[in-house]
Amino acid sequence: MPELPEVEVVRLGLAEHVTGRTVAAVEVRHPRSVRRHLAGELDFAARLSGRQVRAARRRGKYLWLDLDSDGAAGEALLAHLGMSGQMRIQPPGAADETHLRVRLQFADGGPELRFIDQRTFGGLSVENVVDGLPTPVAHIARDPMDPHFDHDAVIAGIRRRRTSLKRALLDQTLVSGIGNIYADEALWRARLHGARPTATLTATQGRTLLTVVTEVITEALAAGGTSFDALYVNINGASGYFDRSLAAYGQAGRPCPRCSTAIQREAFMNRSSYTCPRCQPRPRHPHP
DNA sequence: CATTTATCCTGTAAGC
DNA sequence: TGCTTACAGGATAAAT
Repeated sequence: MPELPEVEVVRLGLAEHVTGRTVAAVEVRHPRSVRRHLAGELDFAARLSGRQVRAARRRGKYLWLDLDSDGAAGEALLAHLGMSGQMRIQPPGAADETHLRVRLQFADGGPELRFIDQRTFGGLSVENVVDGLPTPVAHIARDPMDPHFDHDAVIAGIRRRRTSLKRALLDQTLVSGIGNIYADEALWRARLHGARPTATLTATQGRTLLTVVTEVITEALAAGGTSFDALYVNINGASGYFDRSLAAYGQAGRPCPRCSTAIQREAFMNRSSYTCPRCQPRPRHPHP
């Protein structure tokens, strides 16, 4: 569910509220939420206890808290929010949320960190950090907010693929941070159809596409992210308001903000794609 | 090798 | 009202 802007909103909140604090106690309330910590939940808790949080970092949709030692080597608490994961900062003693999965208490006795996740597709684990990245993040491409993001290399990578444009945008090993919402919004802004074969993308169209990807992500971040319901909230439980700025995603039947043609919904990989049939005509030879 | 699909979960909304 | 079905912001193992 959360894409780059939503995860970045969470990261900013964690940077403010947990940096410099020392973990005192860890409570795992659902084993599935730490299933990626292969050594098990007891080891997960033991590894966190007594550790100080040094920084909150992110690549794409992955989020992690550096523990103790600065620099490239060390360990981090890695989080992926999956479809419904939340991080919340709550006063100790506040009522447990229905889907509270993991609780971290701190040595200062201050507000605790809670991982809440209805569908449990997300999870936490303690990972080794190599060259500045937790091991499971090594294969994730840089995201458009990364200062070293290389537009031309990504365009070349997209054109090298033998697939459709939207599938390429969603491939986190090509460019990270983009999910179903921002893929549709970017394709709409670029007036491109997601079924377009990647190989036919011109260099100019590629540059336009990455430019609008960056724009939509930046605007969504400024709005605090996109929330349709209480499933995405920041660490204080507040919703973002970028949903009011969506031109295509979830707008089936509503007029395209550019040409007033009704936005169309179509099936895509067990979910949906939203396009303007006039601004984004289907390619003559769509990728299957 | 690259690419596509099926699946992990729970809750909500729509349709009958 | 109740029951059934479709769908939801993601990633990945397994299949093609």
